[in-house]
Amino acid sequence: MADRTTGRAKETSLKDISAYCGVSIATVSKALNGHKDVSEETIRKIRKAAKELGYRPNSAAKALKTNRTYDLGILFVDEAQSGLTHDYYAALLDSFKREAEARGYDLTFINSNRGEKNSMSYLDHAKYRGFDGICIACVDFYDPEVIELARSDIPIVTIDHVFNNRMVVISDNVRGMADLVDYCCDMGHRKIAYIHGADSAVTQARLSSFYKTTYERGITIPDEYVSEAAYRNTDETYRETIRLLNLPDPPTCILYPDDFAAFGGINAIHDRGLSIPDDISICGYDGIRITRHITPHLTTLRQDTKQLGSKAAELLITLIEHPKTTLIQQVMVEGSLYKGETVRRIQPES
Amino acid sequence: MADRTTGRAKETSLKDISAYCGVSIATVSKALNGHKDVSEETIRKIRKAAKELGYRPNSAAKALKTNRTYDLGILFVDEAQSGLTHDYYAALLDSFKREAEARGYDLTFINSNRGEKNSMSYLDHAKYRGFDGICIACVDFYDPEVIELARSDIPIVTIDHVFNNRMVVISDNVRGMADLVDYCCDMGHRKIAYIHGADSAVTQARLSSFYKTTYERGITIPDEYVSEAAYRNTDETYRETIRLLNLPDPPTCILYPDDFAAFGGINAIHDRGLSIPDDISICGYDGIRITRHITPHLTTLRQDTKQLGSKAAELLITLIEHPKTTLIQQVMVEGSLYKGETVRRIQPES
DNA sequence: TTTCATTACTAAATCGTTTACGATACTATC
DNA sequence: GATAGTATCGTAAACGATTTAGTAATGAAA
Repeated sequence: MADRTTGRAKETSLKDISAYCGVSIATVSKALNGHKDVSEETIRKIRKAAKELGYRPNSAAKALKTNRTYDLGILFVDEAQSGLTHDYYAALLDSFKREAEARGYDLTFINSNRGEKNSMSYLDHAKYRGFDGICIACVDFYDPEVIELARSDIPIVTIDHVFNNRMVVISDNVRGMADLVDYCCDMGHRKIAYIHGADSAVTQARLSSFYKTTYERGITIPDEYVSEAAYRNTDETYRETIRLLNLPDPPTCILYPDDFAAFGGINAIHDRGLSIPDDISICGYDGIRITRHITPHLTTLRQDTKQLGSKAAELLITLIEHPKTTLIQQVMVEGSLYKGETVRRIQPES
Repeated sequence: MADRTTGRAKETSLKDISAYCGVSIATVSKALNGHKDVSEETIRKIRKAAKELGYRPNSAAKALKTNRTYDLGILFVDEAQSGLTHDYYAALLDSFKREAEARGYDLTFINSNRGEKNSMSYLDHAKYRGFDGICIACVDFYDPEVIELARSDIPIVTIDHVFNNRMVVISDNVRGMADLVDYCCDMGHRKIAYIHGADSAVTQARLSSFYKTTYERGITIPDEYVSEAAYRNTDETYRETIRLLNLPDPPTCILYPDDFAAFGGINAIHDRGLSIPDDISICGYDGIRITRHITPHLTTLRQDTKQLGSKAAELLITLIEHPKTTLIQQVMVEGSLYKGETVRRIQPES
C-alpha cells in the first residue's frame, strides 16, 4: 500500500508485527523495548518478525507519546561570516555533534524563518520541534529572541557566554591571553600591541587579561597600542597594523583578534618590507588548522574545541536525563599555547 | 500541570483552544490552517485565543498524521578531516541550510550510531526520523550504507557524485580544471605538473580534464609530473613538491589537489629558497577564503559553493513537493577562475 | 482447599493532529 | 412551499507508539 501524499510505501508498524505474531500490540512494544514481563520465547518470535517485516520505529509517534525526541537543537546563526564557515565554531559544532550522536541524540538546526509566512521565534521553533535540549553557540547573545530562548524551561547549554542559571562551557580566555602575553614577555617583548575584536564577553575577558598580565609584568601599555578590529576581518587588521607601524615608537609584538585576522597584519607587515619574526613578532588566537601549515608557523593560543564541544554535549545530556540531580554548572576549558615561530626572542631595551 | 518525565509545563494544544472558544477541535485545526469552511468571525476568535493561550503546533503529532516532517536529512560524515571543518563542504552546507530554511524546511544530521546499542543504518535512521528528503554531500559514496540509502524511495539529492536515477548537483570539475590549465598555458607555462587528490569521481574528472586540456594545447605531460597526494594533506604535497623540484627537468608550474594542500607546496618551495611566483608558479583548487588573504594571493579555481548548495536544496524540495511532475536532473555548476598572483607570465622555452 | 504471588499477556486510553464525512441552518430558485 | 445549494461546524477515525490497569493461569504456601 502506498501513501497518497508521498507516494512512498507504507512502513511496517507494531500493529503489523502484532498481527503477524498473533500477540497484542502492547506485547510487541514491550518485547522490543526490553520490558521484563514478556517471555523469552515471545521476545524471540517478535524480534524475528520485526526483522523479517523490516520494522523501524517511528520517531514522531514515539515523541508524541513520550514527550522525548532525542533530538537536540543547535542555535548557530551564520550571519555574515561567523558560523559554519568559521573554523572555531565549525570545530565546536563537529565535536558537539560527535558526542551527542555517540550518546544517542540527533542534531537539528534551530532557525527562525524571519520573513517567511509562517515565521517562528527561536523559542517557538524549539517548542514546535520538541527538542530535548538546546545548545546556543554562535549567535548574538543580546538578540531578544535568544534571550527569550535562554529564559525558557528547555534544558540549555551555552558556549562562551554566561546566562543566569544556565549551564555554560567557556574557553578560558583570561588564562589564554595571560599565557600568550606571558610568552611574549618571556621572549623579551615589552612593547606589545593588541588589536582586539569587537565588543563581547569574550573580547572583554581577553582585553582585561591583557591589561592585567602586562601590568603584572611591569609593562605600561600606551593607549595607541590598543585598538579594535572586527573578528576575521583582514582589512581592518591591515589598517590597524599600518597605523601601529607608523607610530613614532612602534610595538615589537602585535596580538591579533584571531588567527584569520592575523593574516591582514601579515600582509601589512610584508607590504612594509618587514619580515616576521625578524622585524616584528605577531600572535593570533584560536589555533585554526592553517596556522600550523604556513611558514613561519603562527604563534597562537589554541582553543580546545574538541573539549569544549564534547563537554557541552555531555553536560546538556546529563541535564536532560537527570534534571533533578544535576546542578547547573560552569565549565572552564583551558586552551594551550602554540609557540609557533612568529614571536622572536629579543633583548629588551634597557 | 507539569509533565512527569520532563518536569516541564504542558504545552497548549488544539483541545485547549477548542474548549476556550467553545468550538470543536476540527474547527480550530481548520481555522489555523486556513481552510475555507470556517467563518471569518470564528477564525478571528480562534486566532486570538491561540495567541492568548500561547499555542504552538506540535510537529510530532503533525508528522504522525500527515507523513510530512518538513525536516531534511543531511549526510555529512566528518571522518578524519573532510566535513564540517572542511571549508568547501562547510560552505556547501551553509548555503544548503539557508535555502532549505528559507523554504520552510529544517535540517537534521543523519548518522548511524555504529557501536551504540541501538545503532541504525543511515537508511534506518532516515526512515526513523521520517525525513522528507535527503542531501548526500560529503561521504564515502561506495559505503554500502550510503548505497542502500541512495536506493531507497526517499527523495534524494547528491552533490558531486552521480547515482543512477537520482538528482545531483555537480561542480564542473572538467571545465574548472580546463580553465586553470588554459590560464597557466596562456601565461606561457608548458611544464605543468599536477599533484592530484585521492581517487574519486571528482579526482577523475579533474585528472582527465588536465590531460585533455594540456593535450589540446600541444603539451605532453611526462609521467613524473603527475602524482597523488591526499586532499588537504600538506605533508604529502610537501613531499611530492620536493620530488618535483628535484627532477632533472622540473616543472615551471604545479597544480595542487586543493587550496589547503597547496600550503604544503608553498612551504616546500620556500624551504628550497625559491620564491612564488618568481621561481615557480602554483595553483590551488576550491577558492577557500584564506586564499584571498595571503600574499601572494593564491591562483585557484573557485567553486561556487553558494550556488551548489542552494541549487541542491531547491531541486530536492521541488522533488519533494511535486514528485510526479519533477524529472530527475543533473545540474552542473560552473566555478570561476581566480587569477590571484601565484602564476607568473613566463617566456616559453623555444 | 483456599489464598496469595508471580508470570505472561491484553484492552484501552492517550499523546496532538488531520480529514473524510455528515449534520445543520440559511439562502436562493422555481 | 418544496428543493437545491452553500456556508459553517461537528463527529469520529486514524496516525504509531507507550503505559496503566487488569485478566488469566500457574504454582506455592497456608
